[in-house]
Amino acid sequence: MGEKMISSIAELIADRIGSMPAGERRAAQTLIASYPMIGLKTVAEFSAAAGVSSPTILRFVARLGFQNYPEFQSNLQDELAAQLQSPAIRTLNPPSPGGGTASPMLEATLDNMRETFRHLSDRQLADIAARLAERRGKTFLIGGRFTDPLARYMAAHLAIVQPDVVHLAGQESMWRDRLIDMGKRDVLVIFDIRRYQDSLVRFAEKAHQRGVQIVLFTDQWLSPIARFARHVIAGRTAVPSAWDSSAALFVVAETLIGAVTRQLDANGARRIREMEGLR
Amino acid sequence: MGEKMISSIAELIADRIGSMPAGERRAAQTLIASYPMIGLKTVAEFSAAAGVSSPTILRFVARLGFQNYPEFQSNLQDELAAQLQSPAIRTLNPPSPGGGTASPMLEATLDNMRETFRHLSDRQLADIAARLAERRGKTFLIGGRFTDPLARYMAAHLAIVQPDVVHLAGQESMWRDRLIDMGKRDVLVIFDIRRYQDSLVRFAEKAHQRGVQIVLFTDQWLSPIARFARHVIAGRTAVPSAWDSSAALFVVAETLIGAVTRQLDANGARRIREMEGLR
DNA sequence: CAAAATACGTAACATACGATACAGCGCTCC
DNA sequence: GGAGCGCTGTATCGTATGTTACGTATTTTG
Repeated sequence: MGEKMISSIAELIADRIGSMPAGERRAAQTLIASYPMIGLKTVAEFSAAAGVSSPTILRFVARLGFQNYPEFQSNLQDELAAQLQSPAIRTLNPPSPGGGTASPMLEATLDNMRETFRHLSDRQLADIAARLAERRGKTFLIGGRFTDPLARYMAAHLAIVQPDVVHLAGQESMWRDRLIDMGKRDVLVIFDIRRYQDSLVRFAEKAHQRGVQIVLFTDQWLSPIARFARHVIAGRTAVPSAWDSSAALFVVAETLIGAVTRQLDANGARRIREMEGLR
Repeated sequence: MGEKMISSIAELIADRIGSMPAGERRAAQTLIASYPMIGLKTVAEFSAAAGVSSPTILRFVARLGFQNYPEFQSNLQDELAAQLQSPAIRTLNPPSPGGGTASPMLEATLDNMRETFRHLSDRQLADIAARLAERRGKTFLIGGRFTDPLARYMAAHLAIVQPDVVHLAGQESMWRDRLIDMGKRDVLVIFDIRRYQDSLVRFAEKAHQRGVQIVLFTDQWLSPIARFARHVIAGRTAVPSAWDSSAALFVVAETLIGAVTRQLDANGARRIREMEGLR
């Protein structure tokens, strides 16, 4: 068939957004971002939200094929009404004619997360959070080639709610020397998924020998570092892509960040406020 | 407490419909019958549907406690928005077959991802992937305080499948000077969620002026950088935590990485194998 | 049953909303 | 580097929309 099935205005926009001038594209993006609410408001409000002028909004709806703004709004309303009638089938992004959500990548990722958390007890999470929250020693974080950003992400947050959080960055020679600062009161958070990096394994081993408590984020096949780790978080990484996915580990990291923050709330809240003041 | 809990206009109507005159009651019943759609239309249409006159409709909304008709409509819209935003009551997400996960954090994150992708068309993703894959110029990536790790993560992967991928790290003064290398053949991927960082906005503006194509990862309230962006990805960030979640954006990033890799497969595969050999 | 009070619709009004004409600007293509 | 085109915002206009005043109908009450 020559034409595509366009059943919603959102699809219509997605179809034509490529061939729109900058201003109208901003209008389109603004509408999609909070679809479809902004489209139900007046042209003035719409234009203000998108940061463009009123005529641009009107040209935008005209390009979509509507004679005037009210007609555009009517269609949006009809669409909404249809959705409300059948709460079951939310068809903004249609279930992809053929079954399954349009993005198998998304589905796989969601599954990974559910699986990851299924094998992860609340108890375990709480224990790790408690360990990270008790301020006896320092917290070091490090990751592998692709997972180091996760270590950074976690460090960026933890460093705000407590002192002595350090992300080990840069060359191997750089952080290897930091071992000398690490002792049995300290915690080392390591991210390592396959291909497990030798340098990280060696580093973990050394740290372990010094009595450092290791929290390991790895994949379901477990990095060799698991041998030395006090806590192991095994996330699912398989997705229909050339790469492995770190998304499940990312979510676990965020969950931990949240839990630690909550535990430190009494002291941490003041600390956060203090920091705000320093800007 | 003396007052009842009134959380929706529908309840408000049910509460007062007993003390309404005949005409206004017809208005109320008409609204309830197709709640809330007819209330979003004009007074004239509403009155026609209810078989009463316009002033009766206005007296009806006045009795509900609204100053004027637009105010009444705004409240209806807010109510709708709240309903649409929270797929919370989405009974279709099985409570994890085999034991309900008690983690509200996980549930919220999963919802965020579904919502994010609902507002993200395959087309848009494909467009962005194509832009990133076509090797006309360089690809720059940068992020804000908490999102910079996402930029790193993406850069780490893209740099493997294609040349000229650079992550802008370090001090503002460092990457500000890199502007001089950037031109209209280049792409700049920016991560910026609220509190949006002034430095990033300024940087984006300058880059935009130089004709750089900007791909923006932001939250649903859209960073001001959206003004300059060619492509905007609006991810949901709300979770029951002291922090916002970047997990949805992370998944989008991974999806894009996968898409770009697939597109470059012909050439990219050889490049990857070559790299393997270099170890 | 009469008289008053309330409810309702018709019609005129004012506002704010969408639409349009036009000029300035940047971009592309010679 | 210059000419042409397309995009965007400002200012203006017409009109649809919400609002109000007033007269008529309907119900309520003494």
